[in-house]
Amino acid sequence: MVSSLHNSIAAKNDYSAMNAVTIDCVIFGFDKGSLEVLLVQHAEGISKGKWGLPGGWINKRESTDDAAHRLLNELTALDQIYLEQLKAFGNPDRFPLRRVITIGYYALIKREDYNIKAGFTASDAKWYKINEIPDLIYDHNEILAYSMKHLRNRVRQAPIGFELLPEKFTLLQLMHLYEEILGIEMDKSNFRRKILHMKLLVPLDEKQQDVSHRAAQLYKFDSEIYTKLTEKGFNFEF
Amino acid sequence: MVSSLHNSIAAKNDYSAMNAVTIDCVIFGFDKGSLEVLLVQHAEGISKGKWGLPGGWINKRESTDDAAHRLLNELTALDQIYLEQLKAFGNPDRFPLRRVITIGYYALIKREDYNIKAGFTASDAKWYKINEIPDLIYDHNEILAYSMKHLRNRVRQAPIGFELLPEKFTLLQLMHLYEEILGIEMDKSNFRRKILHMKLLVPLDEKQQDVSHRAAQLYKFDSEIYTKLTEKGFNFEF
DNA sequence: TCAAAAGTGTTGAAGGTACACCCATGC
DNA sequence: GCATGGGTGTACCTTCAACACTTTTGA
Repeated sequence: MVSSLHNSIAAKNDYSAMNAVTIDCVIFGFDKGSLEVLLVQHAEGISKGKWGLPGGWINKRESTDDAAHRLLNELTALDQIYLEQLKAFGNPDRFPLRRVITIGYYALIKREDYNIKAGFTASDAKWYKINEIPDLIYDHNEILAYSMKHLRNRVRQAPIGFELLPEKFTLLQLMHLYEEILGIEMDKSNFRRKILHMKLLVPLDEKQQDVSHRAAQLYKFDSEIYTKLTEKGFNFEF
Repeated sequence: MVSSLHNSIAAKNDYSAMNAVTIDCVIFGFDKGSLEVLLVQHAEGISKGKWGLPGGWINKRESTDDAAHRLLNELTALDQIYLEQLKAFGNPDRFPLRRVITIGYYALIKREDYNIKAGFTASDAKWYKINEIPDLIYDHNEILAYSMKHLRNRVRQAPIGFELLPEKFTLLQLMHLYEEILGIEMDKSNFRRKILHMKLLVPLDEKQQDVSHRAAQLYKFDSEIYTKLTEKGFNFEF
């Protein structure tokens, strides 16, 4: 019975979405010292008007990773995004109408690169500060909480924080990002020493412009050195 | 179309397995200094005779976590097992006959508690040393490799290694477990100091019996202290 | 000249590494 | 008495946390 059921789906359309599994994406951004998440407002169905994580169906011939990239690109028009699977969320009653398992992904994007896609307006898609998240549809608050926990762990293992910053940044910006994600205060002197000691940052021939205080050195992230360090294994505790 | 398809499934049997998602479990054990994985031999279908990870279907009314526990219990007759989701594996061609996504889980069990379930014999279910794994069905080698990587990371963050050892163990046994999982050599003197300093171990009024060398102190793991430490946050680097 | 952030220097405490060495037990 | 693993002690070195201090810049 199971395989004849399958055949009827496959016969209909090889590219049709699978009907029991969805993708949901937690998209993090960092703006003016705050960690934010991109939420979308549902326009139809039982959840009309409520906010939730952007997501969608998986096509028959694409991997779940590809599906997540496609959905993200449809929403933000961004390519080459840092994207990783969180895990599958499979409570039997998470979706009220029928049994649907969702696979959670989380993405880190540079806010300077981001533009809301044509088709979305400010009323459909909006950045929410991480501690001002409203009630979301289904189990999306749970998915978001899990991704927050995961981000806090990940950020201590690998320098993924850079994915949230512009190409050029100052050491203090980087430190404030870590403070915001981890929810702790840091000592700038110790942070400088530690991060510079890792040799992952390349100082640029540029300084901050138009600030009402001493202009800070700008740095960029050196992904070549990162790759070498990753092979040897390193850790990133703060 | 999607929802009418769904209704026909639900009408048939509320407890029927979902047909597009499976569970696969990587079950780790530790025996005589070697890290091992429990594999099962497939008795029918296109993969007859080949070895693979134990797994199965998800019932309509159980969560994916519950499904994993049920499958594990059916295989090993063990309850109360350390079990965690790895992630979903969703390549479109991972299963040759049709599109099936699988959710990987990994479990750590105490070999002393384990008995192969009635219905399974030594030829159906077998422990394989971690570096003697044969070619497995589908993408199971990939799932196993991923779980190995995950275990190496996890073991550095939390004392889950204890799940693989008997109730009572010696410090050297514990150290050898870490050495085996992480693939490194350690200094016993430094290991002792470090692990005892964490206060996670409780010395028992017992020593090893019948060994041809000085009998070692036996310890047990104190889960109460672990809980307290977890709340405060601690790390477990070696 | 003041406020604000950039950036430097120092010190004591804690923890890690690498060893050398002694202890108990069975064969 | 010797092989084997259990267990202790220590000296050196690195890293970390805390905090005081100096520098640069715009308003």
